[in-house]
This record gives sequence, C-alpha cells and structure tokens, in this order.
Amino acid sequence: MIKCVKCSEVDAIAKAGIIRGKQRYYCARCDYYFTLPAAEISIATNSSRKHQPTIVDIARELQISKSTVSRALHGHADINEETRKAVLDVAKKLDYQPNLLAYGLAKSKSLTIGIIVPEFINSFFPYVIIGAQEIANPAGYHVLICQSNESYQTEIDNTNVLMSSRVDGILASLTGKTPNVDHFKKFERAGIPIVYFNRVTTDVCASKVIVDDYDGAYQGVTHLIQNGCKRIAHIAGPQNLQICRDRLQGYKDALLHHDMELNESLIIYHDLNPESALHCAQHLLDVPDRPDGLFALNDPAAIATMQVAKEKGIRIPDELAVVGFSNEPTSALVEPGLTTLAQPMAEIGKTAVNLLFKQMNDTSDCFIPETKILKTTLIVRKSSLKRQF
Amino acid sequence: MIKCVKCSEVDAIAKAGIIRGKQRYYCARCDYYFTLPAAEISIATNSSRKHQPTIVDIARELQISKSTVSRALHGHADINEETRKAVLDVAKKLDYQPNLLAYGLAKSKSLTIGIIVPEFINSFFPYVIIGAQEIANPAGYHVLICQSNESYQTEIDNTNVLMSSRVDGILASLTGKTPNVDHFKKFERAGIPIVYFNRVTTDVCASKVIVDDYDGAYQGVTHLIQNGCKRIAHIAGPQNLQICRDRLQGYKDALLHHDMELNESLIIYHDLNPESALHCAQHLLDVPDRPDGLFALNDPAAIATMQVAKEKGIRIPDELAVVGFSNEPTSALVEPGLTTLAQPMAEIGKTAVNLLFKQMNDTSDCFIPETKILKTTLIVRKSSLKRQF
DNA sequence: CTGTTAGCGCCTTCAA
DNA sequence: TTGAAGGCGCTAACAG
Repeated sequence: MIKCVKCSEVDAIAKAGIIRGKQRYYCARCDYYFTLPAAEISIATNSSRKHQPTIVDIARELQISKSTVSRALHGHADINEETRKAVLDVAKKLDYQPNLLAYGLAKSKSLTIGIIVPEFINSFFPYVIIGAQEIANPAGYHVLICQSNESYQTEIDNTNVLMSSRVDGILASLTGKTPNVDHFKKFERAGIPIVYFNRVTTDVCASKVIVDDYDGAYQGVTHLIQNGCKRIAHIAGPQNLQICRDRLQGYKDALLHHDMELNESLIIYHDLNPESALHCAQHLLDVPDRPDGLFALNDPAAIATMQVAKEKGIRIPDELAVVGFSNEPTSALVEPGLTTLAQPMAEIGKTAVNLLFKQMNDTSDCFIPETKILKTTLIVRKSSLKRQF
Repeated sequence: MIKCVKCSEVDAIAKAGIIRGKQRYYCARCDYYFTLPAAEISIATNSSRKHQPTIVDIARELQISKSTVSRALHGHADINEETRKAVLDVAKKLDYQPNLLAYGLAKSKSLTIGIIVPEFINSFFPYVIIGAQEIANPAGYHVLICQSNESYQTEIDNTNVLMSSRVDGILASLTGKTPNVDHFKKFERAGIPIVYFNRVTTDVCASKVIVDDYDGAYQGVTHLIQNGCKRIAHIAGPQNLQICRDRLQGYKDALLHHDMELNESLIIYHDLNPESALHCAQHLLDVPDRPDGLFALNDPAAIATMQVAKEKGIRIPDELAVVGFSNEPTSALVEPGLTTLAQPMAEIGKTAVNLLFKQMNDTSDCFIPETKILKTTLIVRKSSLKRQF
C-alpha cells in the first residue's frame, strides 16, 4: 500500500514512471509527485541531543589534566611533544570539536564579526561579504550576517542581536532611513570596533570604507554630457546617507562645470525599497518634457528605469541614455548593456575587515579612525552611447 | 597643513571643490580624493574591551540574587511583579544585553541555526535564506550563513565551524562535487537535526525540501517541443545531486514521450562553477549540427548561453529557444525574457526551517524524516517562442 | 612540562 | 517568592 507523502491518501495513487531506479508515484488527490526513498521508509533517527566530546573526555582518556589538553590543542610552547601527539590523536578519535561558546565565554571573544547590510538580493552586498570572508575566515573569524531589509527598526534589532552574540567587531552599511547611529553607540561603549562601509552617515566618528562617490557620479554625468545629453535626470537616494549626497553633488557639479542647467525637477528621490525604483522611473518618464539622459544612484534603479522605458517604447540610448552605479553582473546582461561605475566590491569587504582587525589589535588608548576611499571605474556599454554621436 | 588620508603626503595636495559643505582635497602623489571630517581630526576612541553589564550587575544594584534577576528577565511565573519591574528597569538603565555565549553554554543550545549554501551571488539562495529567516528570527533563532563556494573541502570546513558554534540545527544545500554526506554524520551523532534543501544527494536519510524537478524539467522540455524545437539540448548538472538527475530524467522522458530522439551528444555537463557555464555554452553552440532548443538546469546557465549565442549572432528564440530553471529576477531582465520554471524560493526556506523546528521539538525516540516537494510553475517569456509558431 | 584552582555569565536544581 | 550552590566547557594564572 502506497501512501501519499503529502496528504496520506492511499487510493488515488498512480505510478508515474521510474526515476533514479525507483518507482515514482502521483497522488491525484493533492496533485503531488513523489517517490519513496528507502530512507524514509525504514530508517529512523533519535533526535535527542547527545553529549559532545569535551577536553575533559580527552583528559580522562589519557589520564591527564584538562589544562594540558587545552595547551596541547592550541599548540602551546611548553608541552611535551609526546603528550601533544597523544592528545591530538584522541581528539581526532573522539571527533572532538571545540565548543566556541565556552571558548568565547572564557576568553571574552567570540571569534565572530557581525555584518549588517540593508539587503543581499542584489549582488553588491554578497560580493562585499565574500570579500570580507576572504580575510576573516583565514584569520579564524566567521561572519554573522544580518540584513536590515531597509528597515531602521530591524537595523536596531540587528545591533542587539550582534551585541548579544558578543561579536568582536562590526561591519555596517546603513538603511536609507537610519537618521543617526545612536544604536551603534553601545558597541563603542563596549569597546567593540565598528567599520562602516558603503552606506555611512555624515556624522559618524568611526573607520569607513567608501568609494569616491562624488568622483564616480561626476564621471558618469560627464560621460552623458559628452554623449549629447541635454536634459540629464538623476535618481537620487536618501540624503541621510553620505553616499547619496556625494553622488548627488557629483551630478550637480558635473552639470554646473559643463554650463548646463540644474533643474531640480529632474532630481527624483528613491527610498531604496525595490518598488520605489519603479515609481521613480514611472514618474521620471511621465513628465511632458522628458529627460534624454539619466544617472541613477545604483544599477537596480537604472535597470528598473530601462524596463519602464521599454514598456513605454522609449528607445535606449537614443531617447534616453542611462548610467548606473556599481557594475553588478546584471548590468552586463540587460539589453542594451548598462554603462555604469564599477565598484571594487570584494575589495570593499576586504578593506573593511582589515581596518577592523587593525582597530581590534590597536592597543593605544587613542585610536584614530581611518577612512579608505576606493576608486570607481567607468564601464561604458551601449546604454549611454547615442547613435548620432 | 593638510595631510593625505592615504599616503600622508603634505605637499602635493590640491583643493578639489566643496562637498557637503566641507573642503575636498586631492592628493597628486597617490591619486586620492578625500575630505577631513571633524570626527577624524579631533575625536579618538579607546578601543579596549569594556565590561558589559551582566545579571550580577543588575543583582548588585537591586541587592537581590542573580537567580532572581535571571527569573525576572525570562518572565518566570513565580516572581513578584514588583521585583520583576525593578529588574527590567535596571536592565534597561544599564543597557543590559544577555550574553548568548553564556546562555548557550548553560543551556546547551545556541539559538542559532546554521545554513550551508554553495553560493549566494545569484538570487536563488539569498531568497531561500530570507525565507528561512522569516521563520527563524521571530522564533528567537538567528542564522549563521556559510558558503561552500562549490568546494567540497570548504563544505567540510563549514560543517566543522557550525559544529563548533554548537548550532541547534542545520539547513544544507550541497556542492556539485559532494560525493557523500559523511561530513554531516557528526550532526546526526550529536542529535543535531539537518534538513537538506534544493541540492540533496540520493542516499541521505534526512528531511528534505525540494521542488518537483522532474516535473519542472518535463514541463519545460515539453514546452520547447510544442514550440517547434526539433533538436533540444540540455545543460545538465553534476549527477551526484538528485536535483540534477531528476531534471535530466525529466528532459529525457519528455523527449521520449513525444517520440523524439534522445541524443547524448546534446547533453552537456556543467560543474556549477560560474566559468563552466560559458564553456558549456561555447561547446554547445560550436558543434556543426547545432541544437534549436535548450533546456538549462538553471537560469544562470541559460543566460550565459544566451550571451554566447548573441555574440555568435545566433538569434533567440528563432534559431535557439531557451528555457531555464528558477525564475531568478534576472531572467525577466535579459533580452529576450527567459522562459523558466519558477521555484517558490522563500517558501523553500520557510518550509525547511519549519521542518527543522518540527524535528528539534520531536521528543519521540524514533523520528521519521519527511520530504516536502514543492511545485514549480512554467513562466513563459520570449526566449522560447519561435516566431513561425 | 603539568596539575590545581578560579573564574567567564547564565541557568537550574534544592532549600528556605 | 527568593537565595545558595553547582555546573555548562574552556582559559589562565599560579604553583609545583
């Protein structure tokens, strides 16, 4: 008798071919396909928590003290080579895994660094995180990732989680709604270093890793001007973020330095929520005197605008030239390819962790925060090259 | 005297405009732009680790015992309402944050669930993780994310990290190179539940969350057949993964059931490394008798093939119709839009955590693993609709 | 070179 | 309703 995995039906079960050498079934009652792997039929697992081997177990097995075991495990200098080997052997035999909770409690350090990002759906933050891990992991640290989901409250909650987890350092990129960094003050009070990256506020006293946003924006807008754009719009971000203010300023300065009019109605503010990008695009393309160029504060906003433009039959780049920011992989895939300012994403993560480590190892009683400014590179693709040029 | 933030140069510094009301400088020696925020000039932070408030601090302040504080903090029943309030007040005043390391050590549970994914650059796994967090966080658990980077060894390392972190449960999606799950056996031995999702091996005895890959593949290939494809290729995945075997089988069965020839030379194996996708595409499109349809095991592989086809001047869909798998956001952005099989990504994560919790709370000594099979949905876009049809 | 002892911060009996 | 005491697993002096 075959029973449906999903609804436990036994009658309306039909055979549905053989797959991986096993009979496949179809349950007509709940519209489910399934097979019955051997595992599910016969094997059962007791899920109650078992005792995990500890250094005491190793000590008992060898009739030595647990301190000796501890020293052996950490390759301490003053230890007999024989006993060291013996300890390592037993550790391996018992499949001993150190308990990081106990280690952390005893040492007052968790070997964990916390990282708060607004989202990790787009590629930017994942690449930063990968870069961070590339430095942190070999140094014995792992990374606890929190996403604030562009919510200020969630960001606050995240700081509390990381505080409770007793992370040894923090990497943070703020939401577009974060009015101040008071919720990070507790880390400072506790002596836990913070490095802000990418999305920082203007008023923070801490190490930072950013790119030269002003310069990138300036380059991007200049590029649009040089490609014949007369009315260049800007999708700007929340002005609590330095990054957004700098990009806006770069946009403005590029216009002014090229004797072009600065039209506030061509600046539209994006709150960084995914849906908001589409609203901005709609709004921008619906006005009677439409822009013929766009510098968007990031690639997702640029791409959203390109989508909306396509739906409206607006030709890119001839009717609307577009420049984004970040060079996320997707920007190379859309049609036409998106001109954008490449950010060294992994490099940002690496630099941030290095700054963090530097601060963690700083013994002076007077640490001076550093700001690392990385360069952007203009990547020219077809979205910005008008044909008549 | 202005000193370069980066190289400490003092002479070759030029003013470079005003930004955010502050003077901006340019260092000609090291090609750096910078400003000097007030913070960096004057304020200094002592980075030595400070004492964090503990329940003992609260107890001392109120002249009560730490046990009482502990009970008050957890809303224990047998506690005087007055003292409870007093404790909470002091806790708030001191900005007390419970030490999860100590909690975990005492309770033998870390309130953490570990999650191992092969990568999080593409959108699929991030969405699954977000779904997982949506269930885990409200339940008081946080998620420790590890990426194996498609490396078997890294996956093994990850299991050790999670073991050391004493996670209370595991969610895992395997690499394409993982030959067996021996490295997960230690969790079973320790009574730590595991739920595999998406990428599972055939021989595991554990709860799983998958989609009906066979059915999805069958649908996708049938769709290609119905749209006039005569020679349908398949970019398949590593055959250690059930998901890849099922998709391959769905492909084969769809061809056979429609009386089409099964040509092994049209099946090409992708090892799931990003570069490999391009090789597969190259290989596939270089053969003399080129396919006129492609079912790729995932969207990134499908999109890579579309890129290569474009470079070669092969028209999509007329010369090559393409179907992917997963419905990652990018698939809607490429040109033409990619026909694909939508997976309920967040739902996979939620379901996996729910299964995990179920297993964690299972007190019977004989737990029976469950497999949840979610449905896929064919999303038809232009990449598969040949014009003559 | 090794053992003893005393914590790290919290929870949980057991008594009162 | 509260306090005292012991333990979670590990590290770190301090003695030998």
